[in-house]
Amino acid sequence: MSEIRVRFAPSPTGKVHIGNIRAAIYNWLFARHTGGKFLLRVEDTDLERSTPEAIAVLFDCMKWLGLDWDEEVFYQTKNVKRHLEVVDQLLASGHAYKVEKTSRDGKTGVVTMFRMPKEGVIEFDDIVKGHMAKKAEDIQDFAIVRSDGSPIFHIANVVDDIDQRVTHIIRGDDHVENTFKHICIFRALGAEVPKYGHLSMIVNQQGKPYSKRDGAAFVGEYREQGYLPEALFNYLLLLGWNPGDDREVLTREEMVKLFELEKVHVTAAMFDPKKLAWMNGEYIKKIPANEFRDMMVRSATAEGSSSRNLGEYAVSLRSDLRSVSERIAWWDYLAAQIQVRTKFLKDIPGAIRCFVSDDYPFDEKAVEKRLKKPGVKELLLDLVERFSKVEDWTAPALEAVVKELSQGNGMGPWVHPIRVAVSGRGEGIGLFEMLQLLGKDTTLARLRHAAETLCA
RNA sequence: GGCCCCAUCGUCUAUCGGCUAGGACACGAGCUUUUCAUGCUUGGUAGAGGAGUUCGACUCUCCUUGGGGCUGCCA
Repeated sequence: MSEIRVRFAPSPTGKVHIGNIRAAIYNWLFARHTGGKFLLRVEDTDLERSTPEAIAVLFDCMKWLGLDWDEEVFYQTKNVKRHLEVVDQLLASGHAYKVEKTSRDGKTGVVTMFRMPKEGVIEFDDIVKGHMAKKAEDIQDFAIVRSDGSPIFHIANVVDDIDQRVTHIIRGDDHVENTFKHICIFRALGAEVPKYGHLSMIVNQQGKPYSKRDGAAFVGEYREQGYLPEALFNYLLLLGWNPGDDREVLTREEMVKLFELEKVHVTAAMFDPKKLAWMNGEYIKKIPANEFRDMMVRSATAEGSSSRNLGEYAVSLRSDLRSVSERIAWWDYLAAQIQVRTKFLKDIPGAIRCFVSDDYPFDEKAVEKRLKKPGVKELLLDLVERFSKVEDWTAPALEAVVKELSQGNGMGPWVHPIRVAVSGRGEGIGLFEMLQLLGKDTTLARLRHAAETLCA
């Protein structure tokens, strides 16, 4: 048994569709599981769209998802000479012939056709779909060279697979019909027919192929929206495969160890953004605390905070924190509060804005609901009074103050206005933790400011 | 139209003839007596329909229905 070799063969268009990248993931996992090679072939025959930029986007997406390939990238356009040599071979052996045809758009020219067998059954055992068979007579002869002399997908694809010594072709379901044709080309050339595995499509809520009309359809969009590559990878893998037990969140090692093409589903899978979002949250929770903290610090500077010395973990609102360790502790505390609440990385800047800058937006609805009510102004000013007497500025001490005010009833009437006054939002981390992080000066200043300018 | 493929909760799925049909997401309720989130407890919802094989069928066979794919000088 020779070495297993699989390939991912996208045509670079500048965007990588999630269905396509799932095929890449399955190929990659199959190769890594079996100890084979995962090859990358760029089918760049569409010169208009296959720009260097588009190819760079493709590489970028693959690297982002950790899909590393073996050997040199194979460019289809560099093999055109071989494609045409093989066509001559087929012409000579009678497996192909030239004929004048008129295309759909009315152009007439001479194309080279592949001659299909006229009888018999073409069959193969698909690793995911099982035994497949089709009568040769049900398949028409098909073009392999255009009238302008350029090779067509069918011949280019097969020749490249022969040249790259591909042993297993794992690709989308939409290629099953082509497979019957391709098998005939392999045979006509006396080449060994590779094994096939056809993957079902990812569909939308209507059961139609998932497209950009249904939401984010390209890898780049998920990246921009703050999805973690591990989460997208894991989710896409689960769409049509499972490890055989109840595990869903898997490490890359587990995936490689457990992945089996035979267990991939035949049925189309519906894309569920909600579950992907959940999965993303799971992966965000798994980020090591110090790593998450550093990500937060970075996004804080991007958000216009006045802290400019990243290395020292500056905390712009807390000049009282003198030592580096105090500041790191401050960030660690904030990070711990934020991490469990984060579903998308892109939400982080908004969530920490009020902690790193006095210039934070106020949510109009929250202001309306919590501050523009009679008595709130007096309530806030009273709190300023009481809080200013607090020496030990910690969450428990601050909570004790409000608890006393509420006299055993709910703390809601105090908590909500305070939250909106100091953070501008109706939601966020625990209120008293929030006040502790902001510090006494900032808290009192913001409460006063809100009472005077925002209340009714 | 022709050919090929498919069919378990709303969704992703487990089940390889014995099922009180399990899990996850989503949804509902409750608790953790400040929001949100996390966490925990808990609830409901599934085998398209019809024949057959069998002691027994979600699992095997056939038909019907429904869905998808392909049917280019696209890939």
